[in-house]
Amino acid sequence: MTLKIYNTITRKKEVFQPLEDKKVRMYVCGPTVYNKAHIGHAMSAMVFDIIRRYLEFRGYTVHHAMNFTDVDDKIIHRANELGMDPFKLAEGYILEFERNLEDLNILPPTIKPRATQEIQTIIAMIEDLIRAGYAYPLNGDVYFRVRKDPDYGRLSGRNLDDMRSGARIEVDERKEDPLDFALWKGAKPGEPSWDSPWGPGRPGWHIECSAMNLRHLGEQIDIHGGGNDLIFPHHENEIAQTESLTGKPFARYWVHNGMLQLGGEKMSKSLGNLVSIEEFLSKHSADAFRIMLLNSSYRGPLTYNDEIVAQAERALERLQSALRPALPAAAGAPEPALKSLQTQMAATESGFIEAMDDDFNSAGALAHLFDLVRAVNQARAEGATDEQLQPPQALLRKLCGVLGLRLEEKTAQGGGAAEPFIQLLIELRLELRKQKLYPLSDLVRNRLAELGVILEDTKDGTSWRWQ
RNA sequence: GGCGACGUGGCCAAGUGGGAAGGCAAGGGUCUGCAAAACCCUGAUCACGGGUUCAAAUCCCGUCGUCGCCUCCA
Repeated sequence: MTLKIYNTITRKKEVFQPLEDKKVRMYVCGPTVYNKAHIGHAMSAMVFDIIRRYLEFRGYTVHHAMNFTDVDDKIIHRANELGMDPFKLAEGYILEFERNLEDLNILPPTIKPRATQEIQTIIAMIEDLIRAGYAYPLNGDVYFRVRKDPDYGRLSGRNLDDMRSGARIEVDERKEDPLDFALWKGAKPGEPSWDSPWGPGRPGWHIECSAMNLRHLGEQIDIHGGGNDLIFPHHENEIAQTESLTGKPFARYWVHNGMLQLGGEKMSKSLGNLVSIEEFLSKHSADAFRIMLLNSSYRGPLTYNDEIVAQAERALERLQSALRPALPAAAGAPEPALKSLQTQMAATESGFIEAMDDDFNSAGALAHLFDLVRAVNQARAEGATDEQLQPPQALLRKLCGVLGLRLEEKTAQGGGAAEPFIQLLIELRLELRKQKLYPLSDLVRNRLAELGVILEDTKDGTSWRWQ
């Protein structure tokens, strides 16, 4: 079995073969921190979290870098609006985003570089690019010379002349070509800046990623990821900068996630149709968000609305249903039932791997997990004991863990202090039922339900769980 | 206008040449005092029109529709 990944640059699924055996260098573009992060950012981070977890499951060591763009026009504007120091503003949003990721059960990247911490690398790269003729200074700015790069446009499937005719580009007459992009931006009065051979200024957007990759992961990496809105111009420009300098292919696999849609449009800061991560998590669980993603292809657009979230939450409950304990009077499942449970376990694990190996087909992988859920529930209904249910339940937990699902049981806010009293009420209700005082026994059940305790009667007794 | 992706049952969605997965919702049944859960059962001319093939959801051409990028964007 081999892992295949869809590569944006070739537009094909390719067998995954990292530069170094069993070691993966992965760089994912993180956010520009000038505002609260929304669930579109969460989607991108989570997609690559799933990819990372699966690679680790398949035996790779993953060096995972995610950057923060912590200096740029929008940060400066916003800081000015608020009368704040731009670096403080950025720092605050970085810390908030890191908390968001933790709440979403997204593993922290191995390294989290920031643009402002790479200034020396950036300046050195720009100097080299100028020396090699790929860049030119202009009144305190430095621009990349796209015409000098014959491969420019390869990732996004464009060519310079097509773009020129139709593009709505603000023409800066001083630039050699309208598509030349800034490597270094000279500072206007009052803007944060660093000294450079071209005067005080700050890095352009694209160069920071090239610099961070070069410094932290090396000249070549295995996976470069981000949202598909970054393909052009951001990733195209990264390739131009890095490859012009190193003469080597930059990333082996370009991986892009689709956009989260809200109200039929891409969720984005500029459109204002946002749901913040905080807002989502105040109403729903991290697992529900993850199920939503897992149930569709990471490359396609994902529609977000209340119905989709509700479906994800129900699907999550179904996964959890398999983890419930044996029936109170379980006497052991018959041999054929145990046999088919065994068979399903093997089928689930191989099906899961086969699906995930096919460009992280998580929806297919989930389907196999649901097959296991059914098998476990069947076995339980046929009287399987906790001991008999343990191996398939452990497998389910393991594979869900690979996808980053926690499957936490809901528990009471105040710990287990309420449990003896719940048991007491259950005993009391049992007496009421024996005496056929059903209105009273139903009252107990209904009132407990209002408090978040679900009672379920079976032939052999009553079980309960937190809702 | 240029480049690209997509259109599968009420909803989400896998499947890219030969049996149309899975989840949600719905209906019926088992169990139950009732309920819930679980279990069993039920459903698709794969956007439309041509073509290639013994065989097409899957390949080719066209039409319609949705979305993304081409400007900051995950």
